[in-house]
Amino acid sequence: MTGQVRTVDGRVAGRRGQATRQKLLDCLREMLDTSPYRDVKVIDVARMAGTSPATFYQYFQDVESAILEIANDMAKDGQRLKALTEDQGWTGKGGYAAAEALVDGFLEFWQEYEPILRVVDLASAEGDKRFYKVRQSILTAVTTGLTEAIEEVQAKGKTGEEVAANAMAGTLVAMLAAVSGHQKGFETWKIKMKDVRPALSTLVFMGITGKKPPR
Amino acid sequence: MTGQVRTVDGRVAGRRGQATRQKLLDCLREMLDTSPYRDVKVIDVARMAGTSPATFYQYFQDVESAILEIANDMAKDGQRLKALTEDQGWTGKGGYAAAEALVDGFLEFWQEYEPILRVVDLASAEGDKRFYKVRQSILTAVTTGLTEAIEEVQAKGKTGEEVAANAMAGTLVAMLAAVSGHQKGFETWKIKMKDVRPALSTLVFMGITGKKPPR
DNA sequence: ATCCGATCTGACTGATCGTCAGATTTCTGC
DNA sequence: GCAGAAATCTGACGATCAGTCAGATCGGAT
Repeated sequence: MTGQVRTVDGRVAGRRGQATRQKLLDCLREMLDTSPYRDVKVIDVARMAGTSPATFYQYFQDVESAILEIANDMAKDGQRLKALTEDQGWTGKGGYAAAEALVDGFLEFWQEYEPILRVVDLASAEGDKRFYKVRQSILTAVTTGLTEAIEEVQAKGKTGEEVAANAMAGTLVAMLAAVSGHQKGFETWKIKMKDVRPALSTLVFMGITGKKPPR
Repeated sequence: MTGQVRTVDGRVAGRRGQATRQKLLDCLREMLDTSPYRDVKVIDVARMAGTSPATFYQYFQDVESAILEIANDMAKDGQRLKALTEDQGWTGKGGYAAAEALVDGFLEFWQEYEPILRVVDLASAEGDKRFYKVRQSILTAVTTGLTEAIEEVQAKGKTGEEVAANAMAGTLVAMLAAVSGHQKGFETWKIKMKDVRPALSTLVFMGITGKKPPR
């Protein structure tokens, strides 16, 4: 399904072509690490890769298509976050540990892919369906996992009327994504990430179980 | 202090100039409502305002400076969110009602200024200090208000070791901002905003008080 | 009606986008 | 190893937009 690498006009790329294409992707990624998204020019990426803009357009429709490619790889890697919601007890001390693991997973993942996620966030916020889909593929997995966890806890507790499980799960995931994406912002504030981690873990635990975490 | 409106080269703008300037700002804002930020061209804004690009540059350094102007107005309006954190009981039913009011305040504010906030988010995420400052001026007020509320609750409860108040407040504010900014995203999911509101309120309440909200 | 400062704009330079035809490199069969 | 074919690359081009500047136009004061 992933199939062959193709040029814009549909030809299957050979050995040399694939190498060039990959080099362009690498340079684009490096560029995104250092410059604001809107300042990334095809001409600069091409220059950095030691080739010409025309070559770039041979392999990518436009800059966004290229970023999308990088984002898709990221999304594939992101599926591991889903595992952090599954087969967990979610009650008692073990539950809190699971919450911490989920929080750490998010923080690390966002730190690793920060520049890409920034573009994905923006583009999907502005209505680009391709990027929206990437974002969803990462977050949906976690959200559904958490939804199931919450439903399970609610079924056992049967406290009567509860918050909708999927809304709570979606909210927690949005929170995790937001805080993870603003780690630098927190530090620029007088807030230490060392303190934010337990705050997040506590909220995740309370959101799922409705109880204060054990200490 | 707000002083007179000035042109880029320092002249004080007269009646006609101010009108033109305002028209440009209005058109820019309308443009941001409908097009992605990166697609907004000075030439289009000028055309929509029935003037020429050169005129635009008479009043604004660049597009971002103009957006910053709009963003500053928004930030001024945003100070009302701070009031929602002050002089609240934050315990019992009254506390939950206060949490609901805060949540609603955020949701409405973000809905009203969605396109501007989107740009502010992006620009500050990419390191533009001017926009970062605007973002902070809105969020800091709420965060400090919440921090005080949490410290107050913690002082009364004196349960020993607690989560750092400012970290918890910052996290809650980030959560509110994130969810408010993704209202459309939630709806595109199968999650109803009607369900998200209580989820948010519950998390805010629990984050502040450490207890499950009363029903 | 005339003048003067405030305001606007046509025209220009320079940068980038995105395309295409043709040059260059690599591969293939012999 | 070589001719021919296929793959790949690129110079050059037309189009668009940013940003600047000198000069045209406007509108109120006298």
